[in-house]
Amino acid sequence: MFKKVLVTEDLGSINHGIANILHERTGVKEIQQAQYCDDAYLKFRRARRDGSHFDLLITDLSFKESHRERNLVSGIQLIDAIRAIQPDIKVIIYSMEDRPAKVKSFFAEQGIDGYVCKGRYGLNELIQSVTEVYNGRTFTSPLLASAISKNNVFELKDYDLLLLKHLSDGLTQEQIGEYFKRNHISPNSISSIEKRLNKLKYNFKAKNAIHLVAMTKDLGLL
Amino acid sequence: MFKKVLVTEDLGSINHGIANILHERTGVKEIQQAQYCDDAYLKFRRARRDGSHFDLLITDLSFKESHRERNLVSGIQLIDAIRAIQPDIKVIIYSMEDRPAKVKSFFAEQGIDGYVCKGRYGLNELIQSVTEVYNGRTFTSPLLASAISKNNVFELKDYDLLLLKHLSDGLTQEQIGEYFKRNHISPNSISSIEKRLNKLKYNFKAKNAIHLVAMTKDLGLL
DNA sequence: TAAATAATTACGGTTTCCCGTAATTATTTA
DNA sequence: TAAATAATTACGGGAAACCGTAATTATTTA
Repeated sequence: MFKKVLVTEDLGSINHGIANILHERTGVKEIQQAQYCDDAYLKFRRARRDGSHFDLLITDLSFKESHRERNLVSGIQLIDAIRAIQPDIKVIIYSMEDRPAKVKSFFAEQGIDGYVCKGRYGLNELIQSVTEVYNGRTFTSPLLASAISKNNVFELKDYDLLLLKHLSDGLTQEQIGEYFKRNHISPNSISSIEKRLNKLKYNFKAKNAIHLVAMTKDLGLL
Repeated sequence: MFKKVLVTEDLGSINHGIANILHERTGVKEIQQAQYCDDAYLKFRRARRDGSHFDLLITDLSFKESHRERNLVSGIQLIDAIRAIQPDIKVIIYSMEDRPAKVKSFFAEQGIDGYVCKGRYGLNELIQSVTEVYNGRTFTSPLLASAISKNNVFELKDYDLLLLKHLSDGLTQEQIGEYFKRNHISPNSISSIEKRLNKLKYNFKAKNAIHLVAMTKDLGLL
């Protein structure tokens, strides 16, 4: 089993709960807790310096603002920062976020090993996920996993996301085309942009561009 | 102090935490807990039937799905259902939601008495809020209260919201006008709708309708 | 390499949006 | 009640989006 685990979560009570139950049910020896991403990062650095690195990071995604200055603001930033130094550390996210597209992106972008939805069965699933991940497998909360596998998550390319992003920022199709040209992104003609947009509208069954942006926002893609 | 309080929250640990601390710090005698809105509603009904009604409802907003069939799905539905029967019951929401516009609407629409943001200082604020509400005042988490009072929350009328809603649903301005006519909502000419939209775009500094819808979605108005 | 296929771009017609102005109607004020 | 003001509606011109089709260019396949 994992030797040393770092738990980052801004609600002290939940943090303690996780630590306790992990200790009891999975037999992890050493568990450290942090309530701020910056603290977590410091503990991580310190552990490496002392030659006793962490095996596993369990972190939430969103952290409330506080009076303190913060460098790392979100769980994603924390993961990226830590993985940059120790790429092989296992990572499990434990969060409220339950939009399939988002979660899917965490596996793709951050290469996380497990995703557990906070909720009624959250802690149980978290324990499961720890043993699964320890055994080299990945884990996703069941409800979420089925939603993702249903494949009703239309696959968006980076290009499409960028297009939608600029659209939602109020750029015209012409301006988006200019932007693509400047940044050597192809295709970049107005005609092609229209065509892509049409495909997106068809896939999402959107009536027009406004509808499309609203829907993708609801789905958490933007 | 309140005699009998109902706490609805789907994470058992948080639920217990609230109950404990309320009991210790505010001296509320009887505290009942529920993890589902439907359960909460049943407990509420039963208490009234037995002639020992609740004084105060503390509830979260969002509840994860579960295997069970659910009638009441959100905290708002629970509040509305309970207030329909016992309009004078005090209500405090305890949730992660921290978008000013949303919170403002809870005070306006549901007529809640207190709003406490979950977070690092959440439990402390919750205790405060209980005594404040007991003394006939309202309470809002400080950070949120200042955000609301800064008045950068442009005041949207129901009309504007409906307009934006239909826009984000992909209706054309013409179709929105027809809808307004059918439902005897005035003004309903295309010209007037354009004018309203212009005002909204000006207020939100939006470049076009897409941008406007995207922004209001981000602000949690839609 | 030639042919076939796919991707990208160009273009024209139509609808909807955008924006200013003016006319009409409703409301307020003196 | 008359005048002033505000709200609503009408209208027209230009911009952007929408939609189909065709031409051009790239890529794949035989």
